[in-house]
Amino acid sequence: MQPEQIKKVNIKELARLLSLSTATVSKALKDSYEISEQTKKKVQEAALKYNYTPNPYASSLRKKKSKTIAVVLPEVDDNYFSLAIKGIQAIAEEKGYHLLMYLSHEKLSIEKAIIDACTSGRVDGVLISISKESNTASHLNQLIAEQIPVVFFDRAMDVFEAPRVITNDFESGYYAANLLLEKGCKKPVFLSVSSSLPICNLRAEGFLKALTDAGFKGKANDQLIYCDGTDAENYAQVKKLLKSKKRPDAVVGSVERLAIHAYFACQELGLTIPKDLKVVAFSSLEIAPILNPSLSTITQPAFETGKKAAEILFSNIEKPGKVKASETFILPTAYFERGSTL
Amino acid sequence: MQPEQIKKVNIKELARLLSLSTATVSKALKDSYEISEQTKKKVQEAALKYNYTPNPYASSLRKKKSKTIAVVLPEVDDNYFSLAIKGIQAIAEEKGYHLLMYLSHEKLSIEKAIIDACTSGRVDGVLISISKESNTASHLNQLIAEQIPVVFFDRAMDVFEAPRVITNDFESGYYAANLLLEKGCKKPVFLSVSSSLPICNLRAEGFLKALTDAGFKGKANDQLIYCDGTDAENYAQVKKLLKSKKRPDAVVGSVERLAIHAYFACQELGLTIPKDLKVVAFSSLEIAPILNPSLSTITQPAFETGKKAAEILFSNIEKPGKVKASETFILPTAYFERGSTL
DNA sequence: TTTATTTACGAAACCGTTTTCGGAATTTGT
DNA sequence: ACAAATTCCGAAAACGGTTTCGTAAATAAA
Repeated sequence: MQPEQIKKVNIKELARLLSLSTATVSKALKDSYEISEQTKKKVQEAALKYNYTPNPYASSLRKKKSKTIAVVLPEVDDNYFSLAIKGIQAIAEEKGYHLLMYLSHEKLSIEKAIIDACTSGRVDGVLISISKESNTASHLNQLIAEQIPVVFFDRAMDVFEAPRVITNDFESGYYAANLLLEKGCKKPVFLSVSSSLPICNLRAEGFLKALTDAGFKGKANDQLIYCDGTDAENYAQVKKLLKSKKRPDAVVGSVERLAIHAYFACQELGLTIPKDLKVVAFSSLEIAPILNPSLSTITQPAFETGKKAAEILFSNIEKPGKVKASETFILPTAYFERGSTL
Repeated sequence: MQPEQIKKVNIKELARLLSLSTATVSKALKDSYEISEQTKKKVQEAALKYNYTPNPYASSLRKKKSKTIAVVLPEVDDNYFSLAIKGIQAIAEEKGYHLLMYLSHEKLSIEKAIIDACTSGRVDGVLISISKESNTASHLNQLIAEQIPVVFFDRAMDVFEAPRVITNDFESGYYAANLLLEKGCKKPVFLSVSSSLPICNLRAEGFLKALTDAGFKGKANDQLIYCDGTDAENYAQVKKLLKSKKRPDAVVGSVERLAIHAYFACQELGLTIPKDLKVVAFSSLEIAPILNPSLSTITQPAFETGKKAAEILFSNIEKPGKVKASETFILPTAYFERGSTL
């Protein structure tokens, strides 16, 4: 095969081929009123023929718009986050934006580096679900300094003002606890994935409130356990808990993974769900119904959360300040009672 | 709060502040030998102080390198793909590259548009897992025309020469069938997600070969069913199959989702796995052991596939032609026999 | 017919970097 | 002391577009 010398044409060469100026070509391609219909047609045909595609970065440089947004999240191999991304992507695609994906791996240091990379024009906006370690917002201030809109989804930060879309976490936690209490549980425990994430804390607070309302007197640190280590550490911790003499008779997983840990631990320890342990999880796992036993979930609208967050972001990109930084969007969760709480 | 006028400094202003030229500043920042240690230090300190970050697109434009790669895949809310992305991201992060994520939603037309967006300098390389509809490679030719390295992962294209990393699909299909035959299955069926994807076809061929070797005489189209519609359509199809009078006594899901469909269908139809139907799936589902019943899987090394593909891509970005287009990397699958085939 | 207006295009500046190349100042060699 | 080499820096030209602004020609208004 002949190595085709398809010299990529840029606007300059295209202009030369047409005996026009680059200015005219540029304007013709974006259907400017300054150009006659006749030349517009010629230019557009030639562009097609020579397969001209404008260099996006040259264009970004001049227009100071990148048509790109960043989504930064802790992990991607997670049911919730991959659904959220899907929602974000749906809107981005609709708007013709490109999507840069970054993972913080739950590290603040990495998150900082990521935000750094988002500045200086790389992106027009940022969607972020913060890491467990993110207790300071200093890195995010760079973004407001450069007027780059930010929207939180799921994991937001209290100390930084930006629109956020979350779920009714307190109520959901309250609901989960009550459900377990109704089933006669005496020692329910909330497995929190973080002591710093507001979303987790709200869920935990709701849970504890329900216990208090029901007259429980136990110490909070018996009812609330932080599993904020690595996956392996968390699993070990859950397993240890279920093996200890103060084994709970029910757990609420603040995230899907913790509930899964409980399932595996029970399997390994020979405990039976729901007889020995009832389980509820904040989760959007589609296959919850076919787990053994089927898992009761407080289902978060992951896809919709992503969509909504993206919509807000674009709204603020197109019209800065349209959605106020103080606004919070609460999407409702849904409760599905299944085999793990029978 | 005072609206801080943090005027973002660019290299020009930084140079002015230092009474130096932009050339000197630029060189100082990248530790050029042309600049004295003294000025280097001054410049670097000033850059830090004024929080200077080079505009990435200006830099890309001049250097003709974007430090960005694209990963294009059919869907993201899929266990396999999200793990693959994780692997890709790990390498990209290590190399200091940015990751543009695109979804084709199994549409060739969208895939074409995506590839189009990847040209003209937007990315330095492309990792792709093609859509079900992708039966032509014309869109990918644009990439070779612009010398943009491409690497396939998982779903490769026969008619386009690029390095690919896949699994030992034929053998795995063969293995899956044999396992079912050993269990005494008389009517095993392969559920293929596509009639065009080589990866699927290989798995199917291995499966059929095992049947032939075992002396099966049935028509291939009774043993091989294409579920290449939407999710809902596929589910309906699987359900219909399991309800029909020629209901199979075992199915092999060419992808995770099809096996999940079978689980749900059985649940709805009152069929019991593995008694009424045995199930094996090509899958990398971590929670396969806690399904009801636990799912026998041919586990694909999703994470490693992503990593390997990314490594090859960077190898070809850094040294064009390093990995030949004809090379195929085969990563081994692992078989886990669980409750669904007992 | 003269003047005012509109139409259609091009020259050139600009976006923020990087890189080449030239040259002044300093150091080294003899 | 003078030539040669080295060190260190800046002017200017890219990179590939977009946008402003000026203007010649065509048309409309008087």
